[in-house]
Amino acid sequence: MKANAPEDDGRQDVAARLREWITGGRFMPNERLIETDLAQVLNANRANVRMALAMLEQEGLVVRERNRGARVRLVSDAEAIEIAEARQSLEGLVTRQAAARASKADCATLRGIIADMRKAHAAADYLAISALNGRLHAEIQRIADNATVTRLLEMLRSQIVRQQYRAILLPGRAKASVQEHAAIVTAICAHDMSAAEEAMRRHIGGVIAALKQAIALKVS
Amino acid sequence: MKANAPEDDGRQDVAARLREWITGGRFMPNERLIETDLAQVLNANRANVRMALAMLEQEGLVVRERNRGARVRLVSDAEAIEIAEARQSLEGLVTRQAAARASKADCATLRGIIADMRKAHAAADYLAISALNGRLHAEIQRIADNATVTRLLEMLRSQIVRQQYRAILLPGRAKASVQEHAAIVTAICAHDMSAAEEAMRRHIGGVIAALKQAIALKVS
DNA sequence: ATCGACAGGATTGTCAACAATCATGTTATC
DNA sequence: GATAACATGATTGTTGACAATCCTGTCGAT
Repeated sequence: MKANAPEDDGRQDVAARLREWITGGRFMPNERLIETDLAQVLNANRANVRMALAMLEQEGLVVRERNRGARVRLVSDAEAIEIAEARQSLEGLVTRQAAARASKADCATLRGIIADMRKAHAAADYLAISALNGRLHAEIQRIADNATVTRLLEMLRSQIVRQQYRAILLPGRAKASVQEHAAIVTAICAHDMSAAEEAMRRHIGGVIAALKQAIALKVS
Repeated sequence: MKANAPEDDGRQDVAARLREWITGGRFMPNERLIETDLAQVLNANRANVRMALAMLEQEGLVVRERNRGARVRLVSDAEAIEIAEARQSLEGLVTRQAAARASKADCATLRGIIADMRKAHAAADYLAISALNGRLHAEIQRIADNATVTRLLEMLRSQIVRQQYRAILLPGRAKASVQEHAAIVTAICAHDMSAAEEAMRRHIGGVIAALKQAIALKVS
């Protein structure tokens, strides 16, 4: 009997929880991540926290300086665009592959998500739209069944979740987003690989344009 | 006075050296990586080796199982193709960006590499071709000046350096490779972004085709 | 008042010992 | 002879203590 807290782990999913906390906005960008404190809060030992920080550094979520500890990485506006462009490229690829592999059932699922999106948009529920957005992209990745690209996209996404919110809130962006997603699903279900890739590239192109606009407007 | 080996470090570039050793073929795929042994050979302590292994796991070079230690990750043929396809996508992107940014001096450098490649090809020096190949891609990434994509490409490359050798040795592949590279450089120097991206995609498409052929022939 | 040396605290880096777990080979039993 | 319980060695996981480094605020000299 060594456990003292209700949730006991001892494993290294310390990294998983830290990742959630960072992407979830529990820490501010540039906030210091002190090993001892994290160990206490996460109910883990310092060695595991240390390893988790090293892993998150590889993922680009954290920066570490020798003898100075770790901080939440602040991604600059320029980097956010770089990341979004990389995402555009890779999302295009998975979408193409999804178009090649999608089954009838897959298409039904995708169409269901689009329908829910339309409802959410009609209700002006931006939080729901954002969630469905994530669901749709995740579903496309699942259909494409490409672990390599999925992993890369997950890395990129975790670095800019915060910036994404800036873009979707611009006037008119939500409506355009729904239409773009609908086009993607249509192309996937028609098994038109090139059209699907192009539709996805156009969609993320829209996101990038919105992001640039938000940056220009200094919207936080 | 604590150093006993000519090269002393104490830092965490333990990861860097391990990475080189793995990608350089010093360890076989699936070979066990025993922490104590590595600590001795690398002249580091076990904690650092442990962290390095965690980082390399994030990079996909190593797999770790709880209580069973780490092994060099064996990438299957299917994964190798997935990785190459992801590379195709991202290399296309950086090449496009390089075409937008290349200066006169950059073009001179690129053309120099192509000239060297032609010489190496004439001399049937496949090792030199392979090295110049790497130099060219690195140069393009430097010109594009996109840290995000460069990092992703570095990850992908490290996972398949070994497989790359299988492809370049196929009859006729070296010659085609040189021509493809020349087309890429021409497009970059003409600042034709779309042509550059397309040329790069075609090039890596060739690599993928060669890889598939090598796999089909069961060439190791 | 400003600047530099310096002390104190906070935090990270290193190390060794111990505990827990897995892999392997041995022996007893049927 | 085959199989299962068991003992043994090898390796990983965990913990705590200590050393090294950085940051901050204070004190003294000019």
